[in-house]
Amino acid sequence: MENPKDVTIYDIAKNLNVSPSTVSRALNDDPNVSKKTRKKVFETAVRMGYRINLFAKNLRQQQSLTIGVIVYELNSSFMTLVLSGIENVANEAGYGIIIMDSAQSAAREVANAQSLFHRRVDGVIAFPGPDTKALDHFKPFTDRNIPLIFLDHAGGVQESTCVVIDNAMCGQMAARHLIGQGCRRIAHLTSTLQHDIYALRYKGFRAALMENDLSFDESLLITAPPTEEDSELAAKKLMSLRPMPDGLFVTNDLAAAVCIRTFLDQGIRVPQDIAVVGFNNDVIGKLIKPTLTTINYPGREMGETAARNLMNHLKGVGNMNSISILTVRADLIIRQSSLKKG
Amino acid sequence: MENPKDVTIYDIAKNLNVSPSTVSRALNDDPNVSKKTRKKVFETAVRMGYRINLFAKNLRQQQSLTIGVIVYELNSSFMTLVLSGIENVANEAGYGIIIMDSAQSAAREVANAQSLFHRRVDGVIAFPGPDTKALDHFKPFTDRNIPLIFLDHAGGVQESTCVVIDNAMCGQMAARHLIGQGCRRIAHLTSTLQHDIYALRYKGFRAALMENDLSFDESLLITAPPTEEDSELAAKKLMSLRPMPDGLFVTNDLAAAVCIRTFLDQGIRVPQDIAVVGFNNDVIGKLIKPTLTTINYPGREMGETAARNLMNHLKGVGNMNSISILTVRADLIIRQSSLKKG
DNA sequence: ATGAAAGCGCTAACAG
DNA sequence: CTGTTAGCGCTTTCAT
Repeated sequence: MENPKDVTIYDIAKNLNVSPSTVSRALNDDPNVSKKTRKKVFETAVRMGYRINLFAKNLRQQQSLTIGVIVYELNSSFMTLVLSGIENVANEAGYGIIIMDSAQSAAREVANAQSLFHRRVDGVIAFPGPDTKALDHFKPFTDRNIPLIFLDHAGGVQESTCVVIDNAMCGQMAARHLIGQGCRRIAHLTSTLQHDIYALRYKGFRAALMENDLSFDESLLITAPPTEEDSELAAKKLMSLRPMPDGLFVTNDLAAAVCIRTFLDQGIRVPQDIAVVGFNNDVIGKLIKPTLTTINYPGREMGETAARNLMNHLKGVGNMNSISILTVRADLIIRQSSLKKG
Repeated sequence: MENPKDVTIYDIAKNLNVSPSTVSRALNDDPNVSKKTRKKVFETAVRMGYRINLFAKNLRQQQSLTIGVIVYELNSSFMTLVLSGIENVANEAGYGIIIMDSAQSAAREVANAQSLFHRRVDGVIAFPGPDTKALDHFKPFTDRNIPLIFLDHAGGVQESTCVVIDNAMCGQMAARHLIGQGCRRIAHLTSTLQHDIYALRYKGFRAALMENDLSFDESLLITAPPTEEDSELAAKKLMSLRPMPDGLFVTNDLAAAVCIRTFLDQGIRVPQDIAVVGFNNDVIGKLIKPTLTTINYPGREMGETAARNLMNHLKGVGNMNSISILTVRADLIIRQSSLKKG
């Protein structure tokens, strides 16, 4: 492949006057090879600058010892945690991982899925984007029994395993906390309700209001992408309501931070005038003033759980097919932005 | 590789009563194949659910049409921009990319380099970590003439191409700006000066002080990792100095944000008592109060530049070897945290 | 415009 | 414990 011709096991074999099979066996720690031979082989391999040809090995063995990971976007501490969780477990099990970033584009997600398919990964962990409705691009994997685990996407895919948090419960926790702080008119800023995770959070949120006999009118619900612009607009819209809401549950920390900034800029106090709860537990929550109450999104645990299940399935331990949803615990982190009372 | 046996070009050939070579040619758009045949082949391929076997193809062709990207850590908007820049250019040129995350571990960086080497990527773009001193693990690539581009690592590697910003100039810009705002006693918080990029920023910073006949004593220089804890400690140390510094240049936005929070908590006003300039242009700079003056780290441009050069080299256009350093423009973004005057 | 045949580097029966 | 042999799926001369 490059200028200095690659050395192969044949070269090593010739050099040592043994057969290629012996070299192969030695390199793969086959017990049926004498210590002496093994040692010689390893030394010669290093000396000659041998590198294994994974193409040939994978072609022969019909497996890649690699799992693919598709993420919708990389830029959040949550994602980093997920990836590091996956990496820890996979590496330990002898698998490599290939990360594909969809960069917030549904089209690229499809391309990434195809690419992983052609690269013949042994398994896939996918984090579909919020605007990914059809999951057809994952069909090739399921068709060939290549194990596939979704993160955060409980509904929609019947046959596949998902790792999720209890989103409804999270919404409920957030709302209950705000109610406990004395809020009576609580608004909700979230992304598209088309996506299960947001729909469920909203559902739990509404349930908590109901529990406490609090009403909710549609003007208190805003759906918008968690961008700076949209979040600022949303905050302004909430401020213009009369009476103004005295609580706000936002399903994204960055959006929550923008809202808080917008409120403060207009002389509205947080949490006194309006208490705010975010979602994700991004670093940013600790840096803004007031610090942000939020729901911890346990990325590392989710990544580890997904990877562990995939590994077990690939190794024939535990049958993934019987489990369809794995729920990881998430909890509320209370900081200043929601504390109307002490 | 999976339960339903994969269909190969032989299967397609048999089905169509042509030879495998013809199928191969058709699939690769070889002009030497009749339109009719090509069409038939494509249809049959789709109908039979054919997927190319990249292992076999790569084994045969001795190239992977893939480039590897090693990043030190994923969790910053800067990194996301770099990756998206690389992806845009590489995909357009028909190359896939594999992302390897070193998760802030030098050991993992070594493992990642090895993994890419064994996967026989055609080229590498690497973002070494600050504690990566020896670059030996990249030697296998250079030894085999596999093109290698570093981001952000001008010194240390003689033979390889680097994409950088003018770090000295950035340090100078930051200091000049603070001086222009009336600062006379300017502190500097940065990561290890072992790393060129920090050393250069410091050098430029000092140069600007010198230009303006300002003195600088060692107590004004703090080196610490840009973690929350360390940054808070650094801020406290700066506050305790007498006289207290009236300006601060931090080489990381997150660290700068923590400093500002710490100052405000102790009743020190920003920028009135101390003006602050950060580095990176992370989202966070726009969300804290006061908003953060910073140096824009042009990730997308850097990624695109690196990828474009790599692609040209791989395609034989332009000889990368003649260029050793590519400098991308970075600039100062002025916000509230540094504006002592209007 | 198509076919036959060889070979990329490796592993896995099978035989010794 | 080691060697022989065949073949994974593809591309690529060289023929035709």
